[in-house]
Amino acid sequence: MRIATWNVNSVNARLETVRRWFEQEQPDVACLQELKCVDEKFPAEPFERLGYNIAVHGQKTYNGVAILSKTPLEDVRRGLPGDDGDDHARYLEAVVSGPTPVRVASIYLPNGNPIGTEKFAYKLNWLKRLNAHARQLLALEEPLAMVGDYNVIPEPRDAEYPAHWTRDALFQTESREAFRALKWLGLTDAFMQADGSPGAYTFWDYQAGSWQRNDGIRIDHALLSPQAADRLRGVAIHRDVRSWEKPSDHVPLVVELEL
DNA sequence: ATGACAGAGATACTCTGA
Repeated sequence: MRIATWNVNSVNARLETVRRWFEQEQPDVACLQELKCVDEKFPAEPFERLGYNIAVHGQKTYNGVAILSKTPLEDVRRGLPGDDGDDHARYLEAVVSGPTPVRVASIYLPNGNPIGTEKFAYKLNWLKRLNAHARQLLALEEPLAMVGDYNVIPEPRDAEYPAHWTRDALFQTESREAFRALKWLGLTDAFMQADGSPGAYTFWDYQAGSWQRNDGIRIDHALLSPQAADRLRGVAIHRDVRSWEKPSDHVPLVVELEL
């Protein structure tokens, strides 16, 4: 089973690019982030035509996450527990049905810039809530894939130019510590486990020729429970998609589980 | 030190992203 995660930066502005990738790759499951539309505006039809069941947690203009699956989705949860006042659509969870069901979460973690503001505090609080929820899910002892745009550069090796990010929320000590804390719960970073080669990035800014200079960072991650990590067979970052016409600034990350 | 891109939705002297 192949599970993909991709921050598409507006699913409607990106529709042709995303549809083309789905047609080529036909992932069993795909988690999308930054839909930038409400549920009713999600372009379901082209994906249903490719055989997908769809769960959407959308929002006007900002955020928005989805899970698409070739098999039916069950036990859908919208929003991260722990703050009823949080109205950002950044978390969606569902169980992908099949002989071995897999719980999948589509995550769009707050950016948190600029540091020292409310936004950075929101990011750290969100990470704390994600940690608490991950702890609950791990207690279920089932195959679990928490995938998405974590907006965290875990280590200097995950940036071509680490010095560019020293004052950025994505690379702050607190952000990196919180990401490590998730892993210490018992989650495996699928890319590091199955590949780990340096220079593997998932994001290049639109600005300042970042793509041309390969000024990339690895901020999209797939964290697996032990029961999913046992079945990890491989991982791929679809780097070439960044050179397509009208690209997202993120590229797809695909995890293969033997199920 | 600043801007550079891109998208949404506004019609802005904006907000957000990373």
